[in-house]
Amino acid sequence: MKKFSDFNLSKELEKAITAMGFEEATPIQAESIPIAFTGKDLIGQAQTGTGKTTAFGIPLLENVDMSNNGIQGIVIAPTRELAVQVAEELNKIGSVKGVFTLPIYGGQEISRQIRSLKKRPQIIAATPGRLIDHIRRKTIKLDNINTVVLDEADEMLNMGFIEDIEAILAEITSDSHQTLLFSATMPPRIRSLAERFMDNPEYVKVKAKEMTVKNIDQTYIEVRENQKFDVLNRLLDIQSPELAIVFGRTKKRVDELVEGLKKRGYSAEGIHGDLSQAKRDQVIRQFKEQMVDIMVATDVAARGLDISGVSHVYNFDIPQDPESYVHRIGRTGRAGKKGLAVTLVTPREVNHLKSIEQLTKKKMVKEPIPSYEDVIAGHKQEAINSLTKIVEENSYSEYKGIAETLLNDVDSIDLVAAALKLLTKEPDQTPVKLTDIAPLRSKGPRNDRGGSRGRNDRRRPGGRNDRGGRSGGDRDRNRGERSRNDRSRNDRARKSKTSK
DNA sequence: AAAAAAG
Repeated sequence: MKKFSDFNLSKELEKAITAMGFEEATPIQAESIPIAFTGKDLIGQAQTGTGKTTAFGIPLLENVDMSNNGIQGIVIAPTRELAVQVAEELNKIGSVKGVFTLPIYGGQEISRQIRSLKKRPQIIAATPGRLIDHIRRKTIKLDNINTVVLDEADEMLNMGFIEDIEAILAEITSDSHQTLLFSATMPPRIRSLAERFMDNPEYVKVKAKEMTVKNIDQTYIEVRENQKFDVLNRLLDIQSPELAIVFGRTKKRVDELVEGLKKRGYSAEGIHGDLSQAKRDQVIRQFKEQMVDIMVATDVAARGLDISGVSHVYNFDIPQDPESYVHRIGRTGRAGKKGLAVTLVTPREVNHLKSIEQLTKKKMVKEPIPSYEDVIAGHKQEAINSLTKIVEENSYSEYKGIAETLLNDVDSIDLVAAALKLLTKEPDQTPVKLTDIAPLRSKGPRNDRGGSRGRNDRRRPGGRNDRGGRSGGDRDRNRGERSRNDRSRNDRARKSKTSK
């Protein structure tokens, strides 16, 4: 086990790291920090939650020359929240040295950012679009850059930012600078980017075993689409998570879930890309401060967000992309704590679940749909917990006199039982209907024929056989016959085309 | 197909 004290850090950084309570380095930190200190370019293959930010943050901050007041370090991240988080982390580690990191991202008033830039940050943590905007306006100059970090490079590729990244890297005019690239996977496009813009990089990989999510219990529940919301409510009641993230597959879905959860009395807020940046920032803040217990999110919050105390992740919708599953559940079980991830799966999605299991190399445990009785039991347990907690806190001296008088007339067991009954929540049955069901369904013109559509969907995996059928259909058409059968075959053929 | 990011 490597410790931070083994790295020969500058006094300032050592002090900050100790103050943050860091002692032992994670594997990615242990491997990449010494290499980065030699000044070489570095590719680190590691997922989020492995301590990546500190792994690149330490060399980045050490490289800052306090006598130079230009921007010397730049971190590029795929989402705005990530840029903010990286900046916060760097400000913590760099505080003693006096290094100022400014987050730069879209959706925020640009004039305000330009004003902040006048405070001369040494490091910028940015999303690609807004960074390019500033470079064009010449409000950010790249001629003093000595360290460039590409965070979550593969995700930036997936999101179509690769051209932006190339444009930014091409703008960096300082003769010699160090480039650190971090990515969970290494697709060819990222390799070629590295070849073009990096100088003989060293390659560091955190083994798959260390990136898996060992302190997260993973379960799934098979449910019908229209049961999902009630099942989620039951789970929330039974498990009463400290902080939970609920992932939905669309922005509309997230809005509806928030509305439904609020109707049922939960403290929930949503986050997705169509909300104003001010709202997004606010939700993250409230959730971090535990003013809000449940954050409902699209995959915007799947990656990298490090919020301590997230005890539960609920996949209200199974993620389409198995990679995304790993990232989503990685929001819990952080910093050595236990986490629980529950995925709701409709019967037709069970195969998809298996493909996720292949990636994680871990079987999810199937749980039954929790019963109404389980909910009642959960509520009772919660009442007991809150009562005993108050007893432990011993903060009720003003009631003791009344209690004694009461006990003269009422049996003590009756009294405690009554108190528990009073404390036990009634399960909320407010009707909530989600309209955004939008399963993977054909967009054929005859959407009203629900029954046959379902059948076709189930057959879709055998689509290859249908192709043979279609040539038969073609022959029929040549004969000028348009039977009902023919039409449905046609639908299927169209579908197998679109599914490619 | 959806999500993310520049207005």
